[in-house]
Amino acid sequence: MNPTAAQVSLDHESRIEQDDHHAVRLWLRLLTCTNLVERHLRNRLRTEFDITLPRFDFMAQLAREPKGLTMGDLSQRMMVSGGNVSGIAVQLEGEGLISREPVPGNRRAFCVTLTRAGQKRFAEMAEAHEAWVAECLGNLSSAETEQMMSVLKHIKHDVSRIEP
Amino acid sequence: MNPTAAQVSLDHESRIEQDDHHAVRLWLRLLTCTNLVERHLRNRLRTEFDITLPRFDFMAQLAREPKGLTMGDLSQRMMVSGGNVSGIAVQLEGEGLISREPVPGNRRAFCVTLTRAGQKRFAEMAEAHEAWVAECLGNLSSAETEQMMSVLKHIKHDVSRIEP
DNA sequence: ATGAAACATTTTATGTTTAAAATATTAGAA
DNA sequence: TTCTAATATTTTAAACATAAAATGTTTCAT
Repeated sequence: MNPTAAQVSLDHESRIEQDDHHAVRLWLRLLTCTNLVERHLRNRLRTEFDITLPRFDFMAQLAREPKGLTMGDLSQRMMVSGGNVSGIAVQLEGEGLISREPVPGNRRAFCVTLTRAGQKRFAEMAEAHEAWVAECLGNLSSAETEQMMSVLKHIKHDVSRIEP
Repeated sequence: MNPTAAQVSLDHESRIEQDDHHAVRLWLRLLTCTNLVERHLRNRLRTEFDITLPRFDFMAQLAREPKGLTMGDLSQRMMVSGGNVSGIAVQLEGEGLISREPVPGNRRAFCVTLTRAGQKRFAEMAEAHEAWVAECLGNLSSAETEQMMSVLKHIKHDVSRIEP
């Protein structure tokens, strides 16, 4: 058996298995990498601002929408459960960083906004956060960055086609 | 002011800000994408095998090391705290999927292995898991896969250089 | 030997996250 | 109108995660 024959002899079945293995290896690396960065940011936020990542994320969503968001909007954008944002909102409201006001035409919904104190606080954190992210992902060449952006878009598209 | 001048007029400061923004955009996309895949796998494992992702991960580590691992090994490989693996181990042991036996030369450590039932159970799950991952990440071209692997390695390297 | 330091694990306290149930509101069909 | 389904949120119970303290073991310099 010559090596060339061995190469060609990969039938459809084994080629699929190979591809599956590659997909799993990529997934594990992707997961590890994301967790690594996430943990780093989480630690920094905790030690330097005494805030958790979910709370920061909550405020970040509001900072992007000065008109405010409902609890459901927040749940969807943060990609976490409703009960989760509910708990976070109670805490942030207690600290005076956000306010929840009833929506005129809809007695079910709340309109959540950053308070003035919340805006100020978030602005400080966001600047630091951006620098930390750049420490982690800013050393890539622009080609690498574009490749990542492109492939991730591809993956996102594939995954959202699956969900039932 | 002509457009070319505007292009060139990016000073060092604003170029850095630009890069930082790019890094943040990449990070958010990376996080979203990973969460999307992770959530999908988590749901599938729950609905089809009634197992959580951490428990699956625990068993996967053991499946790769038939000779067994200590609790500390598992903690390190799963990148979670010791108390965490301790809790999961109690549950899996209760379900008869793993066994913990004392190490002959070291009375501090336990050697954790999959039981026969655990091996069988994991083999079924692993096959399905691999197919699910391939659904999410298997449609990339081999060039895309290699690009991702390469850039992620770069990121991992950069991040591990930071941690104090 | 003895004591200090490092090691391996578990326990405890606290907090996060999710799914699912509960509560309440709104919109629309019969 | 009244019933039903959809919507928006909160509550609850269980699993997961961490840090820090506690327990027991090993190593090694003195």
